[in-house]
Amino acid sequence: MVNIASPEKIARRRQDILDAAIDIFAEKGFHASGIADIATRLGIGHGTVYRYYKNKRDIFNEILSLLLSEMSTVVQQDPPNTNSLPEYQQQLERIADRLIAIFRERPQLARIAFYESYGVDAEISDAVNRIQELFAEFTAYYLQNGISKAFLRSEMDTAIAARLVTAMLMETVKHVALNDFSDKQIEPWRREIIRLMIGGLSR
Amino acid sequence: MVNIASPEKIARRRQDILDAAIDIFAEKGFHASGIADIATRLGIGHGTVYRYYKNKRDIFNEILSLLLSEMSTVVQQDPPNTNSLPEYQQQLERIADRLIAIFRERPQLARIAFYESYGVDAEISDAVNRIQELFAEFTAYYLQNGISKAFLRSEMDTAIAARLVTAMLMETVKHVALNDFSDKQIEPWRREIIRLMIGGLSR
Amino acid sequence: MVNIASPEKIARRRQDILDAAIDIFAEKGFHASGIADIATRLGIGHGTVYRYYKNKRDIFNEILSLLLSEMSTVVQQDPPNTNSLPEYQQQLERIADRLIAIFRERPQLARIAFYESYGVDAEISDAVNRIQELFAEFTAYYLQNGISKAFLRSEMDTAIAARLVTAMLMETVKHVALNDFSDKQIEPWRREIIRLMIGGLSR
Amino acid sequence: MVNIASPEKIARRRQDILDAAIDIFAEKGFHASGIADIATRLGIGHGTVYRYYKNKRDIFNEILSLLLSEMSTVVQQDPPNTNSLPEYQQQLERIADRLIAIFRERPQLARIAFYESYGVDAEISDAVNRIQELFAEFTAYYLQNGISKAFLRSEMDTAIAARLVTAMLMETVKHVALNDFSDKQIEPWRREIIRLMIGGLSR
DNA sequence: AATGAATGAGGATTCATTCAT
DNA sequence: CATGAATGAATCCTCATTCAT
Repeated sequence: MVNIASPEKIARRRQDILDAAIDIFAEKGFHASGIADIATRLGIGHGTVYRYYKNKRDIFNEILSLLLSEMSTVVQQDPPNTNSLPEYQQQLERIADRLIAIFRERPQLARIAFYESYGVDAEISDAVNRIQELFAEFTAYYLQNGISKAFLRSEMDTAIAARLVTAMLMETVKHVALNDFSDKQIEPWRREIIRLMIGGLSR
Repeated sequence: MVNIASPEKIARRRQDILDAAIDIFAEKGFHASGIADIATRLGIGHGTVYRYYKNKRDIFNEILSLLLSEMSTVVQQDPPNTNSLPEYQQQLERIADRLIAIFRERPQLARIAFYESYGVDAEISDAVNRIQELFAEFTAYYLQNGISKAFLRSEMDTAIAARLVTAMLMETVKHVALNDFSDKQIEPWRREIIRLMIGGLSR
Repeated sequence: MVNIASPEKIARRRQDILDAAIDIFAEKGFHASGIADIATRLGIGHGTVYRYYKNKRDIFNEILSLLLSEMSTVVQQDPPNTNSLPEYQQQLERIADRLIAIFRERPQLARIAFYESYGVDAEISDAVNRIQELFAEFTAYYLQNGISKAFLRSEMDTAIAARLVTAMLMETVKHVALNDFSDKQIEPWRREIIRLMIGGLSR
Repeated sequence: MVNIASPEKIARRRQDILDAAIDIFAEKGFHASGIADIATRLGIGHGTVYRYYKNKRDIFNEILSLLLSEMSTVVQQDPPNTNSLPEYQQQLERIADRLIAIFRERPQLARIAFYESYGVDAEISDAVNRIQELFAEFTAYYLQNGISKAFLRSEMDTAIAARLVTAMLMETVKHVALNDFSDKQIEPWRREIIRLMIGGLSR
């Protein structure tokens, strides 16, 4: 009559711990957050945390995986096959909106992604960069598609342009999520980033 | 009746310590860097460091001040009074070049600014943000000037556009500095950011 | 679902640490004693000490509390209601004996009370003084009782006399405890302090 | 043309340092006082202190020597040769007054003697005890004289009684000096200690 | 499985002392 | 002689991790 926890139960516990950890890490940062803080928030013993995660780093890595997967979904849902500038513009808006949605739902993820991940560890910084690079990579595909469909500038260095565009997108997400913007407050950012991406600053 | 170290000597020591600290912090991050690491790199006793800086945070703050002042200089040297798009474009290039120059000279500063500063402390994150905001603020003035001189889009939200532009600029600086790019490697970034800013992605 | 150490066990550990700390502090004084010394004496890790006491000061404070409570008991058990000089004399002997008993049982407490507490901290010096003052206060009550019952001098300044008497008592306790006196060695002190208190030095 | 400081000048410097040290030690205690505090108070370099005293302990030892010598003088000036109880009483008053005078002139010495000396070091505690013992020793002579002249109790254990009397005297000095008593405030203490010593507490 | 008791590596900081100038 | 720059021993305390119950 040994009692083995069902896989579902284990998964639920892991999730609870992850959720608590996201809150705690977002509040205090990786270094200042203790395993005990996470356990206390859940009302469990801190030793228990180690039954579900190898160590503190492991929890953080899982958070980053979550981030990576959520952000991947955003781009992967929207293949680079638009046929005109207006279509591409709509696609851009969709992607921005979905990305914003992720972080608005859990602003703590924004704090972690944009602040608390850095300075932990070279490996973790790399992981965060990889997320951005994934985004940039996809963006490059969109740009290449636009060029091949002739609605984007042909002499563009898509790799570089993709990074720049991604940087703007991330800046937008960061602002909107960290300042807990309402839809109305988001609107001008949404409009401005699209305009800038499409037509630049000039008249 | 001797022995009061000359102000120059004191300043030099402080500078040496700061330089070593920049290297160490860039390599290992704030938390993983010990005062002893800094002292050892200089071949001095770690107690000596405390004669020049109150504590570890104090050293880090000084690095941030340095960063802030260097970056301030970049924008403050170039007042927002260009009269045409080509002129503004040249100004943009100048600013980008000067900014890049700062970080190419000391790529460690880039690591500190873009990675290691975050996650230390709320106060320090704020300081870094303030640097970016300073930049965005100035950028907004450039944009307003361009609008008033009628060579930039009039319906632009300059505050937002400024932040987006700053984000691109920082992304560029980050890449160029952290990957230790040669002039030749920098060129396409330089070209692309200007194009994107001026005319966007579209044809 | 186990592992919450029973309150008894916790209390025992606290007590063990306190006992070891009393030994160590008595031997080397507060400043020269390290938490590591205490832990080592118990054969436990020094981190463990911090599970039971907030810090070194906290341990010391607890020792002082112990001292205060033990010494309080001595006087509080013996209300100031004797009716004649012989009765009072007997009471004095009882009190002296009980006080001596405390410190003979743990001569280290004498070292702490009479030596090692001073010079730690203004707060701690005050705490030690308060113990003596408590004693003097009670002594004043005894004296007032003696005056009202007309077996002690009526023109006495009881507050001052109480302090002087307390000083003699403490001197006795100090000697007896610190020199680890046998009953036989104590006897002349016992006799002399009583005589002096009752009839002074003169014939 | 070597310049050797005159012995007088050296002595004066030593004295200045000693005076400053007395102030500082009395204020903050031995451990909390830094050599730098002493030097700063004198407006000299802290390295200079080491030209006059071997180390911090050495300065403290000198303070204790000073104390010892001042207190020795008090008793040594007044030989144990009184012939009657009233004469002895007057002698007691003289001694108490002289002792009080020392500490009223420099209340810092009282703080050092009664508080800050303990807990520094076993050796220093011993030195302080030796001062008290010197006093007790002399007191024993007074008592023996009184017994031989038949104005004091013959069955007295003079060594013990001397210690008890000394304890009262020190308690008085401590109170009077540390509370910066005026002559008028001292009077009742003076009166009470004499009464207690002569005739005890009883009617 | 869950727990929390125990552990000790790790690091910042202070300050007495030395000694080159 | 005077100085203060340099030094590093010394010690407190935190907290991630392990593991007996």
